[in-house]
Amino acid sequence: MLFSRLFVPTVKEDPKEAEVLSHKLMLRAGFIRRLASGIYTWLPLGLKSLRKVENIVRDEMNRKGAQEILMPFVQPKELWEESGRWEKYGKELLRFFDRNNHELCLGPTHEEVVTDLVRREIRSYKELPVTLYQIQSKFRDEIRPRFGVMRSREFSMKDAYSFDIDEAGAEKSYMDMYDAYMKIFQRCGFNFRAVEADTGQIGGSFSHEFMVLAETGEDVIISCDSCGYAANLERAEIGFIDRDVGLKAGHFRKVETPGQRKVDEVTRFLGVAPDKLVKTIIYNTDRGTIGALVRGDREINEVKLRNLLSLDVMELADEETIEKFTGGPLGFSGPIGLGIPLYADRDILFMENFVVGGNEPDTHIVDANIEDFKVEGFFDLKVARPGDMCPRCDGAHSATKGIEVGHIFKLGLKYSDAMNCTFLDKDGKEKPAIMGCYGIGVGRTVAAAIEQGHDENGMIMPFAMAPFEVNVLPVNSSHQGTMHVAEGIYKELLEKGVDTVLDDRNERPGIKFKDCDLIGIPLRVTVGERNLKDGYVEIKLRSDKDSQRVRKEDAVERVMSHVDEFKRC
RNA sequence: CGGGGCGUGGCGCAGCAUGGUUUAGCGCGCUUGCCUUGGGAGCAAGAGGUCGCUGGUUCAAAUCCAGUCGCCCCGACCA
Repeated sequence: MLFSRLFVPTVKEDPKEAEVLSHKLMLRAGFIRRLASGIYTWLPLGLKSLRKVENIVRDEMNRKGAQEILMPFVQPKELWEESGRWEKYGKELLRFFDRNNHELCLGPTHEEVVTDLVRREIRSYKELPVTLYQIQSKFRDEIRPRFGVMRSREFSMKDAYSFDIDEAGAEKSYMDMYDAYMKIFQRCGFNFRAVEADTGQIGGSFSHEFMVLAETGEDVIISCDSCGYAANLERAEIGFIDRDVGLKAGHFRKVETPGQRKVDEVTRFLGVAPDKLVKTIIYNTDRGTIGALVRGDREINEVKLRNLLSLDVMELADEETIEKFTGGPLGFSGPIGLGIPLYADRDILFMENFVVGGNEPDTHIVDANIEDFKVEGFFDLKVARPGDMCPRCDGAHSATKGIEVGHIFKLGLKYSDAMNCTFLDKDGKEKPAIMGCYGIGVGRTVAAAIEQGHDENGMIMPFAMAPFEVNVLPVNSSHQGTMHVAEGIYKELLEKGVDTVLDDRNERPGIKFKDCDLIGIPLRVTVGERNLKDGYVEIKLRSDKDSQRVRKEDAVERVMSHVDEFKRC
């Protein structure tokens, strides 16, 4: 490709619309342009990167025997009613009517469509297992799209769905995808972790997220610094050591705490540390009003609580409910004498003589102990943080930020039951297929690569994802000797199958160097009169500070050895 | 949806508190010519804006008021 013919609108200044680095650089390097909030056009360079990621994904999917299909972007309401998600999915699902007044939606994911396909076409266990995938646009009407293609409303996603006859098969399908994802993100050159995750909206029983480690990540990963345990913040379990605590009861007393509601207010007022207080948080749920207890310096992990009790609905109680059930206003709730089911975090097992709310206005209770009230049990209910104990070993948690580029789920029977996706087993009985689903945000993967690889001059794209592998850069395009050598190297590299661009623009060298760095092309061959008069050209890796002088006859060979090295890792 | 900010040539901004000397300006980019070629050069001449939109106040509005649309950030929420 000749640079002079490329549609690459590079920009010198940071665009106003972008805040995070990958977004700024993608705009500046002419990868993307915004059409509307959360909706982007991919320009030639960006699209080349996107396609390279897609091809890696395809390759690894195909190796695992997954088969590519292409499902529709527009989906009928009826299917979503069958799965129950027409009601549950909420406003992210963009709904509309066609001319015949049929209600439709733009697909945010494709469980319904693929389950419908498989239930119609698959009859026998002999046709299973099968894993189908597609790479296609999704639309989710995000509350707040942000960071360019990192969280956009329309985005390209690889989504795969597995169907198995039994648990063992489903396990294998899941592990195959896990394995494929590991390979994909290795090939993308990422520093990443596979972490245990909550299943969220998609539903199902078990799940991993693939997180690219990056400061600007929206997710927090908790990982153990001595064993391999890693989970996202929602999911991260906390270990504990059982010890004997001398328990006393019955000597608590009320104290006046006028107007002191928050933990820091109460503890400052009483002159105690926050870890000497137990917070009581009241929730309204589909199983009635409940309370959760956690040490004053920690936060309740609502996902853990929700999962513990298998709740569909769980939200913080309003002031009215709190007054009705506790007798006191918001900020003065405590477990003693409270007539609703209480679920306590395990920390509380090891506390004594602590502060709790008094369940009446302006009152707290001091010197409370766990035998002073009744709880349903002690569980791991708090949000993990660095320094907490690992649930698997005696190591400690540390926290890192990450960008979620992939997510895999064991769905179990959620959709096959709801949508009656069955097959006839060996024994002649009809059984539901066991499903799994597996997603990769393709555009987000490109953005993540930029978050992970950049410097003050621009992107440092991983070789596998760079829009071009090599840039042959003649310093002075109007100098015939220079151009002759540059063109020769360019043509030879093309013949060897290297994705090469020749910067034939009649621009001053500064502009060419800056653009080359901005775009992040991994290898640059600089051809200039200065070295050429001695028979040399220069090869520079984008990731290196210095360049190497090589004889012009050896240039192609040297480039190829770099290319081979990139391809190996 | 709550809170904050922003809309002025293609991009980034100034001007707006106190309306009129501004023919709406600056930097970058763009066009033409000359010149230049190892890190976003220089000179010269140009093109390009109904100041987001609608309405109001006024002799007079980019500037004041109201409404509206769009975008960005924080939060709730979510792959």
